[in-house]
Amino acid sequence: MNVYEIAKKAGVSIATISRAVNPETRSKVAPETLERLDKIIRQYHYAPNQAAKGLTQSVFNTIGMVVPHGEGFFMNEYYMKLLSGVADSLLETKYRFKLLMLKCADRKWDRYNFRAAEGVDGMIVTHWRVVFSDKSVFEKLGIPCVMIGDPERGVRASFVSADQEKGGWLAAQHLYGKGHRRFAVVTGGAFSVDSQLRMKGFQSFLRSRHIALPKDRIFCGEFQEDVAASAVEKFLKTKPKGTAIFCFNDDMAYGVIRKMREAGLRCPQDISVMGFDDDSRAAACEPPLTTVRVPLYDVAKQATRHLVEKLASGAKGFAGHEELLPVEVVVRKSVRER
Amino acid sequence: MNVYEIAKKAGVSIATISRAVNPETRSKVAPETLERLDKIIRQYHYAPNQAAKGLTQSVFNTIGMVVPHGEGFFMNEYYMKLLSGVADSLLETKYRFKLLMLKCADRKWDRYNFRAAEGVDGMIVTHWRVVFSDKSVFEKLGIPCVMIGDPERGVRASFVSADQEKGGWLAAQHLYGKGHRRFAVVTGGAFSVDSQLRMKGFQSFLRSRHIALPKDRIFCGEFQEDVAASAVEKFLKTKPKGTAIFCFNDDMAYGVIRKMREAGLRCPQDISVMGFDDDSRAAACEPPLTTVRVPLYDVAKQATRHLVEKLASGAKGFAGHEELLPVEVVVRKSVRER
DNA sequence: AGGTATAATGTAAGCGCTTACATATAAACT
DNA sequence: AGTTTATATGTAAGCGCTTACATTATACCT
Repeated sequence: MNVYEIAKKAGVSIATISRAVNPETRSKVAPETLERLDKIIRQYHYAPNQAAKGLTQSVFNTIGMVVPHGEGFFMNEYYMKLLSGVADSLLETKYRFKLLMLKCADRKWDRYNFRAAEGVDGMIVTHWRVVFSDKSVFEKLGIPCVMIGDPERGVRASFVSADQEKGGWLAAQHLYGKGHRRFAVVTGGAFSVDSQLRMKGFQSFLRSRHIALPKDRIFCGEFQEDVAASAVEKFLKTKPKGTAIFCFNDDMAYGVIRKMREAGLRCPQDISVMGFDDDSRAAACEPPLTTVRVPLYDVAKQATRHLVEKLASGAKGFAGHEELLPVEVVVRKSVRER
Repeated sequence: MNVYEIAKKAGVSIATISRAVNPETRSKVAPETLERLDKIIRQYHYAPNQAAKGLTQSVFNTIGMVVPHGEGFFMNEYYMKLLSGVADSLLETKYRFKLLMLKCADRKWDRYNFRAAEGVDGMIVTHWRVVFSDKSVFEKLGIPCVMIGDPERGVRASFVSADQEKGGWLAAQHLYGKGHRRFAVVTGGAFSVDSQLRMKGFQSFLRSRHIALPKDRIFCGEFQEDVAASAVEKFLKTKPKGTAIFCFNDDMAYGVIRKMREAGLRCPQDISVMGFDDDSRAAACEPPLTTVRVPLYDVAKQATRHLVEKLASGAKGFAGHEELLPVEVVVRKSVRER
């Protein structure tokens, strides 16, 4: 069933059908006609062909979510929350949602015509550096894009993220407030912007209290539980021993706590541990983890909301939009008062 | 950059470009020409417009995943695994992947032209009853569909699922093997096909050992932790008291264990509890949960693989394909030997 | 050489829409 | 009544492809 057939059934021209079917042009057709057409359209279950629509208007009512191309990518809480946020944000809009799993190797993505070739009106981008390389790619792509997370230095992008730096600052403040003065940190990957920001915030608070964080108290945990665990050994050799370890994500905190337990130390009685993220294990594990809550779901939701607004406004040019959602310390039992 | 422009740059006709760009027709153009064209195509980053392609061929290189329209839908492990399986299965194919969140209310979906209106070549369907009502909808939809999970009675559908019934049977066998003779079960929703199958398998084993499962030992937990927890009270009043509770999912098992603990009973010393699903908490909780592992990720992966094959074969007609993946008992510590 | 099969490329129609423009009708002026 | 303006609808072109069919060039026959 296409416009021609429906138009014939209704005894009007295809133009009138088209007008009746599109919210923006409905006002151009007479109310009585509209009523009659609606009935017929419903009766025959007519729905316009999206391909034809895309061809004439270059609108697809679809947004793309760009993720790196890799096995098992969604099998984690991070993506579960992002996906959930994007999906929920789109619920009451006209937009569908397409996953674009892009091979890092194909750096052609930087000059790829996403709109025409993928049929998307806009994009949510989750991993800038893995997929793109041109720092002003978003200005050139000719399609509205919003990044989730902080772009790296020099990248011109609209983004929504959580306030990672503030999170680091708050973690330090919390530990300090509980009487801790000698810290160690377990960081994420060396190139992770998140990791850098968390560190920056943490250090910033310490400096304001004239506390130093010696190099030998900084361990790189690569955001991985096992790698973080292996740092515990070195930590235990430092003198004077620190009283609190701040891990840049919860996974690493679990690893550290486990390793400490194996070494006969209890958390928080012997050493306090703080995490970052507030993942689903945090409340359930032993001891329940004091951590910094990162509102990933809300970040994704907000990024998508913003993208949809951008799309609705029909804004052509690139406009950098930057938004940081607040984070907060969730106090549980892994940090002891001293 | 479209065919005309590229054709002009290359000094050939648009037909030749089209042939060069499509794997199936590449053999129709001379090797030397091909080489030259490939270079030019790459140079100008030409990628065919998907909408135009869709309009002429009705192929979109996209499959849809049908899920009910609702907030927070993906915020759970079940969907995380399904999504992950579908996405991974599509990695090395030409297909993209679109989420179709369909409002249950709009029963028009039964006669909706998904191909034209949504631009998908095939669909993975996750919740039959919530979205469709016509039991032979998949024969009529005119687009290949594969369901994930067991369709309800009478629904003509291709599907891939886990062997729920066998799972119920295995659970009974395991408990029996550990010396248990008096059971209670906490079921899922009354209309859940999964719940029914698990029950069927469980009962089937019991019958083979001439063990009865009295009505007052069957509690409906609606697959919800809290509802299941509230059944514990009633359970404790039954005489002679059962020695093992089989919960039809892990969430309910956690609820039951928690409630028992509140009543001063320990698991497994006082009562054994078995779950179903093997979700991510199962290994980590206290006590680690003995449960039936349901390979959701593999189910999704297999369903998608099958859909892609169907698409590749170009099979027009509806062909019912039924596949059950094996489940297994994961032995941990919530079931005690007696 | 003349005829025929084969290969490479080109021409043009058409997929189902949207929309600028043309037309027709009615209402509101002078 | 004649002219203008507003409203409703129709006509036809064009979006960027694919592909049936036409054309041309080349090779292979007898």
